Amino acid sequence: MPVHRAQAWKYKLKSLSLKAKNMFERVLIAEDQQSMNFWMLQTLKELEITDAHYACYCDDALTRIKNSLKDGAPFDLLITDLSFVDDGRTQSISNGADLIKVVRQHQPTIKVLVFSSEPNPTVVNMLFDKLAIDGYVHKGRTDTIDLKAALAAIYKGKKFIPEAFRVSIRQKNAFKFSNYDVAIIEQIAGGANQNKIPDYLKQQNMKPTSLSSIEKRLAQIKDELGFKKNEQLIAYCKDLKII
Amino acid sequence: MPVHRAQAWKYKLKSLSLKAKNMFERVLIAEDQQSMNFWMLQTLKELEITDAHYACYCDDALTRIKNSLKDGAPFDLLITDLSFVDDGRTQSISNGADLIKVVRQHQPTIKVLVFSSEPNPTVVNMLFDKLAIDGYVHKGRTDTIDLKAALAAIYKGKKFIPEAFRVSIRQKNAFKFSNYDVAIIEQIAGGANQNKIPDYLKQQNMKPTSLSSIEKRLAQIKDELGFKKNEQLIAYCKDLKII
DNA sequence: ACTTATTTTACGGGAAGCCGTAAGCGCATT
DNA sequence: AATGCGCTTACGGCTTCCCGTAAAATAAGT
Repeated sequence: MPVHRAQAWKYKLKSLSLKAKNMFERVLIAEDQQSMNFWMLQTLKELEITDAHYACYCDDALTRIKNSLKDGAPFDLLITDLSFVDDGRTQSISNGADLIKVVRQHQPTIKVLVFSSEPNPTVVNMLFDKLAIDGYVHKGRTDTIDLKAALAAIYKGKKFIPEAFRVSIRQKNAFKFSNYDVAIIEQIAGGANQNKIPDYLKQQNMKPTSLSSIEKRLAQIKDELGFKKNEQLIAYCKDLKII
Repeated sequence: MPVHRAQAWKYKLKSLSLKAKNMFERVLIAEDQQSMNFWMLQTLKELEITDAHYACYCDDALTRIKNSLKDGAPFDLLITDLSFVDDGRTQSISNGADLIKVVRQHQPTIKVLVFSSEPNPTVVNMLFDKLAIDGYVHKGRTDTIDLKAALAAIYKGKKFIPEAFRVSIRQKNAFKFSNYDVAIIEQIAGGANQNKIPDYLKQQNMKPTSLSSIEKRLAQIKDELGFKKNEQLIAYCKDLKII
């Protein structure tokens, strides 16, 4: 494939060039807002990152990551949103968190910056904890500055968390929901009677499956969060986008 | 106030100029994402709208609207987001829908374009119904084109709804929640036992207040939406941002 | 003012959920 | 093999919720 060869060659040339770079070279943006993509490309250009590309779908982003590895011209940085609107095109990856997971499997060393309007510190905290992202920039009133600061920080190997979040992350860290918990809660939110859930869990090869265990787990979750009723829990999980 | 005089004069000059304009002249953007504001200003400039301004807070937006009227140089168009992140600065208006309501009280003729990432057709439908907005552009994979199309359409006095929404608005229009309904559902989502709700409703001067009526109303709502359990209803209401 | 219709309330039986106790099971240690 | 520990399951009573029926109250029509 001559195209790939050419790309790899170009990349090597860059790497070998004597001009000391102090910024990322190849950046991939995964973001479904076209306006945001345009603006982002422009901002990167101002930082002399000319080799930036974007994908409007998670699947496309993954493909580009894979191809870039094949071509020997891997991306240095992935900037991704969290939520992608489903517009009918069936996608195997539907959100930014899943995209990060899969991308990491292919290219563990890639730096990841999340750029999203997710305002919930608990969710963001999870990203740093479980996905080891390198930075988070909240789409907001200072995002133009934050983005530049984040790029600089991450390039130097630092993590980037905006001040506003750093505080409240500690405050709010209430409870970790396991997959098991989420499965149960989703069933309830979907209208299932609790006595139907054991069968469902068996089907999903999750355990424990007994009604008693489910009751107990639910009681524990609610107790830890200070809730008394399932409805409260559902509301909470919806707010935190756990379900 | 010399500044205001000058502005008004400038505005009159423009209006009287022989050059036939086919686009808005004075535009106000209410949007809390700085990046989006920058991009929007640029886009408007491409359309030769140079007299565009933005506000990061709803209250600021309202102030500018008021001032523009005082100065005799009113805005032709308000472009606003729906959700504004609360960053601690206390605001009397906290979201786009409320902003539109208040702005309309001061300047009923102003055109309103909502530019948001709200994906729920029911919510958007409400905006056209209750707030009589002139257009809706969804921040998404085609928003750069949509925005320009919307501006052109609205300028010609047409309404603008993207195709993708036009369809599903009809499909999904399921149920209208009254204040009474919302009050009950909020109580449940907050963890209240149903037998505590009568007292609450009396306190709020809402009726009927009997437990039986509440049970009946809940049953009816769930029946119409095809739900069987409260938890399902809570999940639904959270998704639709009814609570 | 009387009847009719609709809404609201009261009540009661059955279903679902909640919660504590105790029995069952697997697993590691000795 | 026996013991102890933790997790899972089974069961029973108690509460809350669900839903139907009927009485009471309110609104509407003549």
